[in-house]
Amino acid sequence: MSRSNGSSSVGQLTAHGRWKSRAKPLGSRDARIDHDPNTQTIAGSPSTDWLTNMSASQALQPVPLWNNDPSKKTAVEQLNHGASVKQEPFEEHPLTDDYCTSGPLFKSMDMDDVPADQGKVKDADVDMNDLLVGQGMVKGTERSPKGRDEEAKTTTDRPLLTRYPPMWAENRQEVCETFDWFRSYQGGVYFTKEIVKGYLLGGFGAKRDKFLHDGRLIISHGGGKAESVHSEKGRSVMKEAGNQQSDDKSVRALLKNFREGRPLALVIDDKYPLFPFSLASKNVTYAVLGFYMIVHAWAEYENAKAEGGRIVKYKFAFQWCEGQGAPWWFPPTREKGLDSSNGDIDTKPPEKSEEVDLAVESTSDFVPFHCNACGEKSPYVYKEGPVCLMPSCPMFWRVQKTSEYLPEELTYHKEFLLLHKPCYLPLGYETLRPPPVTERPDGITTSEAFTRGFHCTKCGRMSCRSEWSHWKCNNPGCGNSYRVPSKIHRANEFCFQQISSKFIYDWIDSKCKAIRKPLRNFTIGTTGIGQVLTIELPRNRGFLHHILSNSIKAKEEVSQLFKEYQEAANDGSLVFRRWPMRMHKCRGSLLTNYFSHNAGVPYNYVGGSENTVPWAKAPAAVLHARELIQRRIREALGKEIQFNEVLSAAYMERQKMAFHTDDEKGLGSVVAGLSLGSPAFMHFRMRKGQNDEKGIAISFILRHGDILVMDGAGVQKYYE
DNA sequence: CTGGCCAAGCCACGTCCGTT
DNA sequence: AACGGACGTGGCTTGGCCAG
Repeated sequence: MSRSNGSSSVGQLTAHGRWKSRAKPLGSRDARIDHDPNTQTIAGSPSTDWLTNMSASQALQPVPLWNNDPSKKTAVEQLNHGASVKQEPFEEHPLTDDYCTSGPLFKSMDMDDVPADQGKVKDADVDMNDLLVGQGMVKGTERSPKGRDEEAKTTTDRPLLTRYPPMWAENRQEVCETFDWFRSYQGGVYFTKEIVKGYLLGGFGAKRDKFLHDGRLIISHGGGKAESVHSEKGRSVMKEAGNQQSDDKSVRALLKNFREGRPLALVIDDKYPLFPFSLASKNVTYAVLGFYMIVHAWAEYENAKAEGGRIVKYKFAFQWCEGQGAPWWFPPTREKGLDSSNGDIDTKPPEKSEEVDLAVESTSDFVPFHCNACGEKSPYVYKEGPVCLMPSCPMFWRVQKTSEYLPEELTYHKEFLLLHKPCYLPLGYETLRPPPVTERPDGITTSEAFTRGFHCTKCGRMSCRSEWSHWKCNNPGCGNSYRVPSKIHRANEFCFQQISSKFIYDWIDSKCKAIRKPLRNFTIGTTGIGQVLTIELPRNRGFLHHILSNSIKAKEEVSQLFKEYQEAANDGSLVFRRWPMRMHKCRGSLLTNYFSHNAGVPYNYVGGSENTVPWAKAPAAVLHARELIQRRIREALGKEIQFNEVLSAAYMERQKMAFHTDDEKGLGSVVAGLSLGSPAFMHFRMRKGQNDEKGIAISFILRHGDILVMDGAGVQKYYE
C-alpha cells in the first residue's frame, strides 16, 4: 500500500501496529498513525543543545555565499586582495555576509598565516579544526574511469583540499534536498521547463573535456550519456546515430540556456577527474563550484558502436560568472601571483597544462567560422581545421578543402581556449544558498519548506532533514544544528482541511472484484457507538476493515493520543527520524520520505534494530497507541490480537510512504494502522507478477482516529 | 563465477480531462 | 483555446539475489 498526505501544508504522524510471530521479528512496515498536517508537531529533543553557537535569530539571517553585489567584497575577494585575513575564532564572528566565507571555510587557506598562539584553540575550535581537510596527496588513479584521456591522468595525484567547499555533500540526496539548483537524483543535467539550473560534472568525462584558467573555463560533453539504447514497445532499439543528442531534452535545454544567456550552477562529484584537488579524503562527494555561463555550444561526431559508427554529441564551454568572488578552490596567494612564496607544496595546484600556459585572458570576441554550405556560423574549435559544427549541414565535421572528416586526434585552437569576455550574473542570481526557513506566525513547522535540507553556515555541509525536531549538520566534526520553535496543535485545528476526492470512505476499482460489505455498528466501551466498513478481497485473499472514528467518545481518546505523541516528540522522549533505506538505486545512502520510530520487534526494512526500542523503553504514547488499536479491533471485529510491533511514522507536507508490503518474515497476518491528524490517502494495488489489472485497486481516506486493519496473509501476498 | 534482473524513490514529461 | 491537476510512464542508479 502507499500512503500520502491529503492536505497541503500539514504534517502528519502515523503509528502502525503489527503482529509478528514471537520467534523472529523481521521488519515490517505498515500500520501507522497519521496526524494532522498543520498541527504537526515536532519532536524535539531539548536535551540536545542544537542551538549551541547559533541563536535562532542569527540562524534566520540570509547568508549569501556568493555575493554578487559589487559594492561588497566577498571574503574571498578580500582575501585575494590581502585584506581581512583575520583568524579569530569563527564562533565570535558576527553572522554577516562575509562571515560565511571568511569564517571557517577559508580559515586555513594559508596555514602559514595562522599565528602561533592559535594553536591553543578553545574546545569549540577543535571541532572546526577537524573540519579542515588534512594536507597531503591522494593517489587518484584508482578513481579514474577507464578510457580517460591523457590530461585526466595528469591529475591523478591531486593535493587534498585545505578547507571544505562552501557547499558540499556526502550523498546525492543531500544535494537534491538542500540545493535548489540541482534537484536531479539521477541525471547529470537538472532542468525545469527547458531551463537548465544545474549541471553535474561527474566521472563520465569525454575526450577533450577541459578544466582551464583555474576552473574559470570548463569544457564538458553535453547532457546524455554514452551510447543510448531506448526501449520501444518492449524491444531494445538503437536510436539512429544522426541527431540523437540534439533531440535529447537536456541538450535542448542547455542550448536554450546558451542562447538566452542564462547562468547555471556547476556541481562536481568526486569522480570528476579534472578538478585539481582531491575531494575524497573527507567524504566530500559533491561540491558546488558556482555560477557559470555557457559561452560556447557545438556539436561533434564521436565514434560509436552504433550503426554508422558515428553519433552526434554536444559539447559546452562554461565560464565562471563574475560577481561571486574568485573560485573558492584556489588559495588567494595564487591570485596575487605569490603562489611560490609559501613553499607549501601541498596546497599548490598541480602543474598547468600546456594549453593553460598558452591561454591569456582575452576580452576579444571569438571569431566564428562561416560555413559556405549552410551559411551558419560555428566556433573555430580545433586547430585541425575550421569546420561546420551544425549537424544538419552536409559539411558537418568535414574539412572544407578535402571534405574529409576531422581526424580522431584533435588539438584545440589556441584562441578558443581563452577566457571570453567577463560574464556577469543577471539579476535574480544573487546567491546559490537555499533560502532560510523562517518561523511562521501559526507555529506550523511541517510545511514543505521544513522538509528541505540544511546548509551549514559553519562547514558548508548540506544535510538532509533527518530528524523531526530540528536540522542537524551531518558533518561529524561540526555539530551545528538549527530549530524553529513549534506549537502543539489540536486535531480539530485540521477539521477545516479538505482533501479533494470523489469518495467519502473508500473507492474500489470494479475490475478488482472486491466486495464492500454493509456498514456495521459496534459498541465502544459501554455506551459509545462505532462503525466499521469491511471490504472482502477476492479469491480469499483477506479483508480490509476500515474502523471509523466518527463518534464523540472515540474522537476524544484519539485526540488525547495525538497530543501525547506531539508532546513526546517535543520533549525528546520519542525521536522521529528518517532512516536509510536498504534497497535503493541512488548513489550513497537514501533516506525514506517520512520520519519514523519503531517499538517492539525490529523493523528490518528501514533502520533495522537501530530503529527499534523494546517495549520497556517505548514512549507512553506508543504503548497507548498499541493498546488503543488492540482494544478497538476487539470491539469492532471481535478479534483478540496482541501486536508485537508499533511503527510510528510522522509525515510533513507532501511526504508519503511509497507502495510496499508488510510481508517481512516473522510478521503475522494482521497489520493495522491508526491515523492521527490530517486526512491521508491509503492505496492498494496488486503486486507485480499478479495477472490482475494494473493501477490502484482500492483506496481509503483515513481521517483523524481511523484504524485500517489488513486482515489475512493474502493481503500482503497479493497487494502492496 | 557471471550476467541479468530487480528494487524505492524521485523527477521529467506526456496524456487525459475538467475548469476557466 | 489555454491552463492545470491527476495519473501513468520512463529513466536513473547500484548492490544483492538468483538462474544459468
